[in-house]
Amino acid sequence: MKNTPYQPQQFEKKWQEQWKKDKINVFNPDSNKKKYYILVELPYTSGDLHIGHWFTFTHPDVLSRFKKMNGYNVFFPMGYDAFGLPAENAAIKRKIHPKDWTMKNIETMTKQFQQMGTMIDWDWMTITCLPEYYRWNQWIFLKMYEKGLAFRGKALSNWCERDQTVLANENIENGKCWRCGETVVQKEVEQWFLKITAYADRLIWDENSNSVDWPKQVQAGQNNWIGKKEGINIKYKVSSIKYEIECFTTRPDTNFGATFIVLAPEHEFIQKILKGEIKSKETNVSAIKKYVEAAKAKSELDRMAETKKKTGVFSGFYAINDLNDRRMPVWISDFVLIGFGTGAVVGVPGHDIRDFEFAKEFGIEIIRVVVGKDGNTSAITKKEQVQEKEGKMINSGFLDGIDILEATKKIMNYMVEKGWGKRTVTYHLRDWSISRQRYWGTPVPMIHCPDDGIVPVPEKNLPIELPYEVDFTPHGKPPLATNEKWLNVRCPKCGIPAKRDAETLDTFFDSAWYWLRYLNPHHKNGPFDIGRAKKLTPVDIYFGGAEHTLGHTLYARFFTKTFKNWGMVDHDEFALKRIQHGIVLGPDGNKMSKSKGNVINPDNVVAEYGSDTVRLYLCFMMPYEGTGPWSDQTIAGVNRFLTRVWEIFQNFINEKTTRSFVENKHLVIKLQKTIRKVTEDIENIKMNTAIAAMMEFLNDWERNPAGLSKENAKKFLQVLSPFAPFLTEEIWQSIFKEKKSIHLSIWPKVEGDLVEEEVIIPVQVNGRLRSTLRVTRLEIGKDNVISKALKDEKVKKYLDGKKYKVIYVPGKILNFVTN
RNA sequence: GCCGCGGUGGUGGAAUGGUAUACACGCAGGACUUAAAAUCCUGUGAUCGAAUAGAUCGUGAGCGUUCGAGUCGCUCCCGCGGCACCA
Repeated sequence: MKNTPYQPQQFEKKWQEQWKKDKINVFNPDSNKKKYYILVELPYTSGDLHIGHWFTFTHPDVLSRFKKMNGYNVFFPMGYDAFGLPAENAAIKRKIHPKDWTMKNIETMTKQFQQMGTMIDWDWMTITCLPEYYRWNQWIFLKMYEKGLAFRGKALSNWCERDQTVLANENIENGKCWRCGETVVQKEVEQWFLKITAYADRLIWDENSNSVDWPKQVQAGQNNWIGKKEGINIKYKVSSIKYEIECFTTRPDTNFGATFIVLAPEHEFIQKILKGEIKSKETNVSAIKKYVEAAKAKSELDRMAETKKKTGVFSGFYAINDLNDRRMPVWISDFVLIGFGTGAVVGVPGHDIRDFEFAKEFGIEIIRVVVGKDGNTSAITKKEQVQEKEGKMINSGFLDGIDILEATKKIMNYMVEKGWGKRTVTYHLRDWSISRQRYWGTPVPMIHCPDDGIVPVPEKNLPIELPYEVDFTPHGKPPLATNEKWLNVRCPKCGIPAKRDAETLDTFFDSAWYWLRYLNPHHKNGPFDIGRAKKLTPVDIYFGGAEHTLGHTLYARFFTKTFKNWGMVDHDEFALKRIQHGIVLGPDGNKMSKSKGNVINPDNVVAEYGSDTVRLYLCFMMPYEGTGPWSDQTIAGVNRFLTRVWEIFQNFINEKTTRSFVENKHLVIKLQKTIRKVTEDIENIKMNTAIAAMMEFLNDWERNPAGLSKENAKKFLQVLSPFAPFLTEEIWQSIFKEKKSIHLSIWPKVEGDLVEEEVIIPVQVNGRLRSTLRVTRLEIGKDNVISKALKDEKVKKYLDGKKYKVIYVPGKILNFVTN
């Protein structure tokens, strides 16, 4: 009988429909089986599914099928990140309403996703732009406001003067506004913030903790971003007037070498000078005014361009260093940031590269300090000052031979005791600015009343729906303010005419808690079902992109800790494990882009090879974390593998031939090892090596196609099934006449001791491979192996009557060591 | 500058301190074919060698630990990613 060729197109669609009908992927939240929550970052509704989505989702899907076969109650939901700027952009460009554009995209993308044949249960779909979702954004916001976690404040922001709007960093193109081309400046703007800094300490990862498994890259990156620094605020009296300037430093030990003070242009002291509240003979008010204004007008781009060159102006005042009574000139420079520390820096040009540059630029004295080797506080009196010639700065060279931390601590204690300063902790992390002057987002549920100020919208009035009728084309005022009917309300407190807040929430607010909404997307009594959350979260494994290290995942952790405080969840971290994917590049090695013409369209490759091949290829081409080009040749090779699998199973069609099968012991052990390897590799998301193991097994099997029983052949099919769900299902049901889906079958167990009848033992002399021995399992005893090796000419000639020592790792390796 | 991750054949990539280069691609030779495609078989780190005899070298460079190092330690070099006038 002639074999049927492998034609996936003929059955993939059939199984997709059958699985849907049989509800093989339905999740039951009330099941008593152990839960396993697989989460993939919810995709943005960009409009078309590209190969990157396939890559991102295939690995989790393999895991999902695997976990299900291992008896877990697998929750693998899906949703869309549907608010945001691109929708507004596209809408302006194509003259479609953002909502219509987004909803249409969701429809197409969902259809495409379903073609992938994933185990995603679509009944839990959550869409962030729907009122049933964002009303709970508003609820959370109000609750945060009530607890002081959401507040209105001023911050330096990217500002476009022409459009009168704040711009996000990603809306700036070469320092210009993306809408009108105006140069972006920094401006203090009043906006809404979330007090993420209140959680700074709790957000720091404990590197020694094993309770969660997140990439080091993320943990270190976030810790770095939070940037906790312990130091001291040293007070310096300004001579001739009653004022103290406070400077933050982590290295008070360098203070012997301080020769100047620099203030940020926004510093309070400068304001006092400009207002004429303080003055000295040396103060040039107009020069200071000019400098401060120039600094204010500087764009991000200008500041970056000037990274190396220091600018500044002298304030006309001097401050006193209590340590050595030195009179230090007070300068103003924009390299000092008002947002960090105290906005004032003590200049130690002998030991800090920036201070050095500044001092050189303005002819300020540069002193290098040497501290006594004992590192004791007494070192203070033994200080030795040396003039530093021009040269490379060595940041800690002056403390050679002593423990810097110890010295710093001692000097800090000394200064604190003397009352010259106080211990301080600073963070790099800033509060999260969440106001966006855009249309396509969650309306901020606040009302501005002329009498009562800011008044929260009462909970019973939620949701504040986003009005459909607005002018969202750029006009210089928030789009929501163009709908007067929506904008004008009465104050909930006093009833007089008031206005709604016309801003919307950053879309990262939406994605900061969506995995909880998945648990019950239509829940009406709160953002999520607390009981269910306690049962089904934390997420067991979270797949996503590396670009979310400092944004999304940090916000999500912050929300989790907030919910924990509110008693809504039990855990501190929302995801036990995090895996970050790489990128599939175009065949030319460049990032796929329409303009480069190197885009791989999933629909086309699926039409050519079938879903199984595409899935298998995406798992095999590189590790999940990897980034590399698409290869038409490699996918053809993977297709070859599936064809060979198909062919070998055709042997089982005929009962007459299978009766003559004789199970081969080696093949059975090899199969067991393959099952073990695939099992481990899927657990560790190392799909490429799992597939390699199956390929290896097939290579062996093909040498002896009648060497495996039907039962064992089915086991191979089962371990392949998470990767190639269609082909395996087709064989499972049409050749093996199974009635229930292979995806509902039980994952094969590894049985037996897996010791081969015969092993090959490498023999080394002095660590160099000289020969190999074939030994049966009964002969792997040390003495036996040694005597066998000694009969081997290849080994003998290197031993040559010399004395030797023997290292033998049973069944693994034999090493003779001479000399 | 700081932090993180890497550097292995022609390519993508494998290797609990134990035969480096699994698996795949590519390439070469062969079988089948009138021919091609497809498929199958064989070979494929480098150098020397007639050799499928054997030897030497070989995982960015150099030291070290070890019977044995791609793997562990130290000192560098290079690449990628993140952060950055952060005091």
